[in-house]
Amino acid sequence: MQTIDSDPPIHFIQNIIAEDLKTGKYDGRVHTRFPPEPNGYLHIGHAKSICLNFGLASRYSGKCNLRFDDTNPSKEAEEYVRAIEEDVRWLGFDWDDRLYYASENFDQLYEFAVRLIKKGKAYVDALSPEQIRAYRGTLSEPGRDSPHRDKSVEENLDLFQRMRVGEFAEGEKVLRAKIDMASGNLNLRDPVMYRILKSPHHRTGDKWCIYPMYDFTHGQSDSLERITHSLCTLEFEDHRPLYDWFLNELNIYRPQQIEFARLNLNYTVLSKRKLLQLVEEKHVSGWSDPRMPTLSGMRRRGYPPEAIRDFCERVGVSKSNSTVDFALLEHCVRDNLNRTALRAMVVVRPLKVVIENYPEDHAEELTAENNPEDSTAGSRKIFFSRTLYIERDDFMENPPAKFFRLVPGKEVRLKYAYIIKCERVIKDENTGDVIELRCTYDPETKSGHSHASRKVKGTLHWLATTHAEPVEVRLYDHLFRNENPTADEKEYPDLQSSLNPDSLESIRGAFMEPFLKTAASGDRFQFLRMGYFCVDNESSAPGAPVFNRTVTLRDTWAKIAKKSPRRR
RNA sequence: UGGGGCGUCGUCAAGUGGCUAAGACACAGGAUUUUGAUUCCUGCAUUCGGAGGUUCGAGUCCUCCCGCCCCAGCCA
Repeated sequence: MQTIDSDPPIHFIQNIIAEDLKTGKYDGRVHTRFPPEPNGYLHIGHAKSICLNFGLASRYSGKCNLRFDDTNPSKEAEEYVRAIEEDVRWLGFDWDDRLYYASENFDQLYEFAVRLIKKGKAYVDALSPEQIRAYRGTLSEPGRDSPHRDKSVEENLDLFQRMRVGEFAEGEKVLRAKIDMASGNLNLRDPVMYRILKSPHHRTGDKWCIYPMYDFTHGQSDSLERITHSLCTLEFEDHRPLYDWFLNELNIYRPQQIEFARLNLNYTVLSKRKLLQLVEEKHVSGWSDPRMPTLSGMRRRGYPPEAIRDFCERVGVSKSNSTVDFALLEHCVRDNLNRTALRAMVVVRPLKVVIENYPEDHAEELTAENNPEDSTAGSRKIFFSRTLYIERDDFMENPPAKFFRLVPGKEVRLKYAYIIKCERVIKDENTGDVIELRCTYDPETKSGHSHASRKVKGTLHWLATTHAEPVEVRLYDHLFRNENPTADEKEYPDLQSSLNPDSLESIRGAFMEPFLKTAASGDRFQFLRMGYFCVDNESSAPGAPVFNRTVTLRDTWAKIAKKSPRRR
């Protein structure tokens, strides 16, 4: 179990719990739960709920259960159960032996239903789904009672029993609560409690052909688990009176439901339907595509779980619908990685440089820091030679003002090595493309030497051609081109048109420091001046890592360059 | 036009009638820097959706108005 970092901000739910603790409302207990439906993968929005529920339990020395709300076998699968468990654990939380399934309560729920029938509070309806909808009325008009509403208890008991043994077809009958067809709250207009579903369940197999609705399951499951604070999202606010009605009629333990606003993030979508669509229409490689806001996608992208927890803490908890800036998440990721990631030099788009006054066949050993932010991280050896690679973007023949990288006739420092000067530019005769730079170095400026005090404006990362290994790197960007992918229906009528065509750039011609060959799946690094990268856990092979860019470094130059567009 | 919620800085978000309306991200300047990174300073709401009212005093209380979100699955 993770420990709560520093001082988590206070929010309204904490205030409620603190008050309940003071008044002894639940004998000092705090017991929460995270209740996903196993019909999809967990995303960053779920992370907020997970951190809230597990975090609160941990903070108040309480408990938090993991419960699968698996009441709809036609949509749920074991695959999702496993993925969800893995993601919650990866995020850093542990439910000990408190793993539950709503389906474990099916017998109990059936008994609850029978109890309500006996009290005259539930009845079997034979209306079709269309008729039920018509009878329900509208937002501004009351509904009408079903003609089957006033059958006798005996008849309802008999019918419900026959539903259970499979005498009726799907859709032929349902069990409904008898509440109030004129209620302003639609949830109270005789909601369906049980429906016939002739599909096998991933946990209970063929035992049942009737399944309880979520609304008839969730509140009672919380009750049976003795949950004290049942946290859920805003849209369930109008379901609360219904849950309370069931609990009250059944006369069983009543947890306190508290609603909070779900997380929204710009430049992405967080609805299961849309995420599923991205996967099914193959706009991404799967649920764990590094561009997906799923926890498995973020894990593969290289986001540390600590950073996600930090983010969830920083976004706060309230009741107002809000959209958090993706930049906050990226800030949390950089903040963590800056402290923890080992540095390395990787040239993503290489440009060859020959140091004309450096001896041939000479390789010089230099020292590089593994992490300047961590004095215990140590250092490593890197090699310098007559031919080098530098980043193509670090050279400009006709630079704009304030460009302080390499330019013809000017100097620049190579990190941990020497100051070099660009003497000549060699171009391809046909295309005019720059293909090589001829430079000279100043032997007096070796890194670490006292005469190395001469200052130059720019410092570049580089690799000796003799000590560079080819590598594939994948550069990721936002999956969507606009802040709110679902807002502008005119400009972006469908998901497809709102996708960012440049969200993935795969580069095979990059070079890395040789030690990176042994990097293990999931290892994270800062490639100097390029960003944070993580060894892809799906396409890397032993000795041949593929790197995913987690996030770029903050880039002040890119901002300046963007403001005053210039040719290369 | 029914019911339930929400409106405090570009984005989140504290604030529970009384010192100058926290903090974070973003943004803008500046310092340090062999990563244009990091770090460090500085700036960034005379005003809390609007209008009235109560009060010595209101973002906080009252009234009216405006705007936004959710609900008419045998989904969760």
